[in-house]
Amino acid sequence: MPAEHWTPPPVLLAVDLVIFTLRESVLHVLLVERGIAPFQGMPALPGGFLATGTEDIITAAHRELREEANLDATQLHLEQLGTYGTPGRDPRGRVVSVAYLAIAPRLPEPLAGTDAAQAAWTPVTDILSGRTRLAFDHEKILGDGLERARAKLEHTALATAFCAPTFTINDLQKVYEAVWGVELDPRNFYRKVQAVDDFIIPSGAERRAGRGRPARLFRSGTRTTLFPPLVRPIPTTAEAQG
Amino acid sequence: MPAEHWTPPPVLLAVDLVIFTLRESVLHVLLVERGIAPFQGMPALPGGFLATGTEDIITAAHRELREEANLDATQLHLEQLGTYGTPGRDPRGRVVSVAYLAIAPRLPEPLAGTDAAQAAWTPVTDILSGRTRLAFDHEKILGDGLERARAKLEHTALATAFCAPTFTINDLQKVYEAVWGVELDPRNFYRKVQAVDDFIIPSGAERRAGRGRPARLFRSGTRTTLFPPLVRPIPTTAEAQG
DNA sequence: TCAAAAGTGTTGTAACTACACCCATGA
DNA sequence: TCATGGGTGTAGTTACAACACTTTTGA
Repeated sequence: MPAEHWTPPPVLLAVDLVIFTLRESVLHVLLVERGIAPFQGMPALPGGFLATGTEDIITAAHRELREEANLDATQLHLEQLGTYGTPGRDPRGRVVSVAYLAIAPRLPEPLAGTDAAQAAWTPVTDILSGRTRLAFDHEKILGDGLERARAKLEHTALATAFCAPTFTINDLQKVYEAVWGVELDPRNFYRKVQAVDDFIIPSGAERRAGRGRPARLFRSGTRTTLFPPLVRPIPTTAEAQG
Repeated sequence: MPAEHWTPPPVLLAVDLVIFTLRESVLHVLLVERGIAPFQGMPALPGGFLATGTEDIITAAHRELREEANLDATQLHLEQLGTYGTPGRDPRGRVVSVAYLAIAPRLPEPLAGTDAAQAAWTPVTDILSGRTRLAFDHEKILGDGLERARAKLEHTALATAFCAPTFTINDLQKVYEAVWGVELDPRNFYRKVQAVDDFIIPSGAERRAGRGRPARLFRSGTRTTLFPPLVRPIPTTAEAQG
């Protein structure tokens, strides 16, 4: 181990954001097109370096979210996903990146930041299938974020955050199906979610959508952790959704 | 956002280690007594700065584990726990620490490193009860590590790593009870662990321990994720074990 | 023969899957 | 009246807690 007056090597600290939303019942992730080298022109997760030496890491995450997704992030569910610091992951030098996971209902169209030539919602399947490749190790980060989001749906009331203020049980089911990448039995789902105490509460109103019986509308309850949990089906073979 | 030739502020990157082991069926964590300021003389989690600008983070964690616990870490279960970077958490400057969780069977007595005046296994309850206070934000890190370890016992075959190469089902039960801080029904535990396919396999031998019927000895199977999981009892009130 | 620890059987319940079935609506 | 989606009933299954019970040993 180093002695007395040795000083440790400094690193550059960045944050990367995995921001999921649902559009037309399809899971999308926010990507930016890199405006500068390295990986110029390639899609990447939004993110950036700490702005000052005293900025908190999660504050930096919120700031990037605001800058790149045009979203006031203070009210948003944001959680640390992991830290990625393999030497050589960024050709500019030793960059260690703390990844955060953000999940939200239908978000506004993103706003391009200075480092982001262009920002867009991209279906997650595009990346999983290899059709879209990401800069740096961002495919790995996205994969970890997706797995975390899937697990969170099982044990938390997160799914309601994807929905409008009032929603039908079928709306909620579409959230689970989109994130998990599976099909669920609507009759069993109907009862399972209602069996969780204070997960969703009836608003009294109904929604008529063309033909078919009107669906009851619900709003989120106060419960945050689901008991019993909504266990996802065992991922048999390919887990790529759809 | 900063423009053109701005360079991001550097930070110092450290690793901290939450190393659990079991001694006499009591969960212990490895602590070092800080030999230098800040928090000189106070117990802390082992850890330290990156040695070089190109050292991988997990490599640094393994190195510190070897230096401070006198343990060849290459074979050890080690997983990233989280990153702690609140400004001001270290009075020396902007230090961001990546915490790792290590879990192992009965480990050798630790070896004091250069920065560690003294290293010792400490019962986790001593910290949870507030009897022992830790430097920096290490109590928070330890708490997160404990929660992670508890959750891992439910879904992975980690518990067998706490045991000797061959062990009885009661040995295994003591691991769960020590980490979870609860008492379990030995008859139900007996069958639950055996119901998991390839979790533990009989070695054929038995162990006689004073009075009572001899217990069959088992060794670890190849299974890493448990299905069905061994769900821990709902944490009712105080979660401090014992 | 008794205490102690290992191991087995059984009962009741919670949660679940699969699927048959009924209800309410718009075209 | 029929297709469509909302909602209910129910049978069979799995996992489990609780606890009575038998087995095998050392003292």
